[in-house]
Amino acid sequence: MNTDATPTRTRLLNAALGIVREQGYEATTVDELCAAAGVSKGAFFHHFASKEALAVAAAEHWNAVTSALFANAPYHLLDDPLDQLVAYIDFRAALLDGRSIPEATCYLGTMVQETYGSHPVIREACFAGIAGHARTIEEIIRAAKARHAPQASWSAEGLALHTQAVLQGAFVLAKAKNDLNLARESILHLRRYIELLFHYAKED
Amino acid sequence: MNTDATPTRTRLLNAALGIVREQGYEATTVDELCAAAGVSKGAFFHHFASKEALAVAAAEHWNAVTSALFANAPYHLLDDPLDQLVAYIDFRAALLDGRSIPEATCYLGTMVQETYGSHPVIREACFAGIAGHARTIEEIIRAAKARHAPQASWSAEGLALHTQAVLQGAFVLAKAKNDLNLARESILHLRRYIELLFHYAKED
DNA sequence: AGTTGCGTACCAACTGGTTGGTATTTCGTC
DNA sequence: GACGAAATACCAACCAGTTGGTACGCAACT
Repeated sequence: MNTDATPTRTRLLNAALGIVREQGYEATTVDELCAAAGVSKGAFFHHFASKEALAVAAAEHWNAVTSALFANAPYHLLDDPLDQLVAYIDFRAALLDGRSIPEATCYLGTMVQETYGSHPVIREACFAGIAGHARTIEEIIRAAKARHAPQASWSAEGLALHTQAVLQGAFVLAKAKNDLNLARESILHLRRYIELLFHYAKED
Repeated sequence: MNTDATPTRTRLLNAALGIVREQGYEATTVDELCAAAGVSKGAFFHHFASKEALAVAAAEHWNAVTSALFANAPYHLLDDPLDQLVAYIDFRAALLDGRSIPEATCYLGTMVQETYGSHPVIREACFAGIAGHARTIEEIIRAAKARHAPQASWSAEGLALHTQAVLQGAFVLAKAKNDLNLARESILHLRRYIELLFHYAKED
């Protein structure tokens, strides 16, 4: 086994991202994770003190993977921060294309609903990840607000968190209907909200 | 035991609504449910064929409880459907007051994330509940649209589902931060979106 | 160069406790 | 005494985590 070049630890983290998004945290067994990573149980507990510790490490891994994805996304190239914001939302919608539901949805949002009470460590890792990503959007919103709506009563921080809430909610509905199109439509509503907030002229 | 007047079956259903919203479906054990309901395990399996069957029955129970709550809510008394819609959103925000996170959040949305792949029966029950409630909002939106924005490009159905997505997402974020105020803020953004869509004049 | 010592990575088998579910018995009421 | 509701006792399967051990690289010492 382990003919793959990626180190065992990373293989387990990636397996966690996949299986937990499919089944949730509690329903995912350590044996399943080991099997998916092609690794023995001894190796698992060599790298991670507990299943909970893996979940936390996987959250950090998720943050690393997704921040790289967003850092290289095209919306940063636009000049106007408002254009960037709208392009970010379109980018989030585009991320659904050609993906299955577990592939398209968020590892953090999936886990936090079932762990927020019983596993505070996981909950905090989830919030840190979501809030961290929101902060990058907050900066874009802050710049857009300064240029286009300096008098607006809403805060950049609140709107940034709201964008994440809409995305998470879109994932919940998509899973309930087993259909990602539901998520697409909610993201479109989010886009329209931003446009209305900024009196943004649609070009399409 | 069982000095309570409510029948065993209902006690188990109510216990499920509480504990599952706290811990999620998989982390909730049958023994826990029995203990919370003050009922033996034999009684549990006398009333429900399986844990999964209880979850589905509890979803229907949740629908019954919440539809009664919304049916009696004050927003129905308003004349203008747009006023009703805005009042509905305010009502949803008011439902957070004085409640803990498990009390304030949605049984269906909590469960569906971890069961949508492995328990299709539960997933369908969750979607049926959410979609059913959305349909009542859809009617209000349809009337409001006919009166105030007949030309609008969005559909009543889509917007109704979006309102539910925002609420579900607000719950996810609130759980992640362990703070219901996050949900309040997102619901406020949803209110503003509706106002902007309808060019609704704020009176407050 | 050989080998000794040691830390890291990994493995297969096992354990103690828990879980959903069952078999059987008892209770309550018509 | 019949019949459904509820209690007790129990089981096989499963789970997170442990154990005791192997393989291997690397450095130090001879």
